[in-house]
Amino acid sequence: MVSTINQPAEVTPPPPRQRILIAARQLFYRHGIRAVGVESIADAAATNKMTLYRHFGSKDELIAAYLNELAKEGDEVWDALAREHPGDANAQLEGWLRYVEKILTDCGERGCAVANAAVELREIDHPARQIIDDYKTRKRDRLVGLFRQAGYEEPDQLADEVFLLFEGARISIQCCSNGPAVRVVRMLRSLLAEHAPKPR
Amino acid sequence: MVSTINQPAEVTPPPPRQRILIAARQLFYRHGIRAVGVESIADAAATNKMTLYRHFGSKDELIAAYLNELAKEGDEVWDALAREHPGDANAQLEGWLRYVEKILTDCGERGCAVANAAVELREIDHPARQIIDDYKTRKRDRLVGLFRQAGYEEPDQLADEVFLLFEGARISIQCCSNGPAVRVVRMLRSLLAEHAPKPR
DNA sequence: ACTGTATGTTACTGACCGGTAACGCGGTCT
DNA sequence: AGACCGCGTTACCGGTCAGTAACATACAGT
Repeated sequence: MVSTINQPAEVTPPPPRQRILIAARQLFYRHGIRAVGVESIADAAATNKMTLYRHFGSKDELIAAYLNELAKEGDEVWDALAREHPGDANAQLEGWLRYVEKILTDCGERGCAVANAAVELREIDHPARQIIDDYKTRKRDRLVGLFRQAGYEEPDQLADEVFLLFEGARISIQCCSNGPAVRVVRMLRSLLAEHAPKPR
Repeated sequence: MVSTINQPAEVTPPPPRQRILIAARQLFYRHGIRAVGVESIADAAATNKMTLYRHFGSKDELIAAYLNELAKEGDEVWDALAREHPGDANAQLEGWLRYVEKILTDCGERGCAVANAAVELREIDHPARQIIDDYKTRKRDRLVGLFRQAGYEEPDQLADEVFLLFEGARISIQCCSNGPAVRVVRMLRSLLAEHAPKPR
């Protein structure tokens, strides 16, 4: 009873390296980085440990690659918004708010994978730490840029506030059920409304 | 060269159970729960694994006890403030702000141990999860109560905002160096000033 | 002195984990 | 045809970890 309808029947699967990254991503996010062994990642990727180690020299390297991919896709969200609404900072901000809303209402939310990695990887010399730091800094700077571009006054301060509210929402959704996280989008909207540049 | 000055020379050490909790607390906080083995905790407590297992049936039970103690001490902060300034919600809020300031400027900050535990312990049936959830919910409710008592309008909304900002600061201090976390106290103060009840 | 209780000590088990060695297979390029 | 390369398979190593058994010690109350 092999279905030949609706799909090309013999889709060539993505190469092992990509399958491994996909599997690592799901498992790391769901169960935590330290809780997942390399073998289970290889299994989930329909390959084996040797192939995994040929592509990634160690588990730490795999973790770094995992975080690099998360960062790349996170940046891509902003880039896409900039492409969709070129020069329109307000529209980009509105798009970001809708993105935040979608992320936080998707059930099974386990917070920000990057922040969670920062909690799990405490060694100060871990290759992941730089990636994490850069990513979060970039994200905050994006907010500053958009607020400035949109004409908000004190864009730095506003960006800090928005950044921390969002980070707080994503961590607290893992701590308290029915917590304030579900209300953060409303809070963000009213915060922006309060600080909106006067149209004059 | 044994110092006999300045201390009673033969201070009876606290009982093993207490020493274990102290050691677990330091190690769990510094290195993460999953990164610390029970044996190293026993060593740090100047005792051994057997004694540890006589007091705590499993590592998970020890984790639960660890979190219970964190929660107890966290609550104690609020209770102490209520005792110092009975009936004066504004003074209690000011005291809490100073406490927040102290926590965030203490070097070597690794964020909120309770929130970090929530990130590390993803199993939904882990005994720690209920403790975490209750603690964070209690904390948010305390804020609501103080804001209401102090006469702020919309105390729920304000408490949500303050709560998320603080949680965001404590997680982001682990993610980005020189991030917005260091400025959160100023943000909180101006937020309270904005929403302060009109003195009329 | 006797007994119970809390603690220390050593040694062990079974499981798991990160990482590696060696070999085999099937393509592809020349 | 032959060489190479990416991938799969199996088996293994050394280490660590949670948890336990058995025995020794020290001190309490009686």
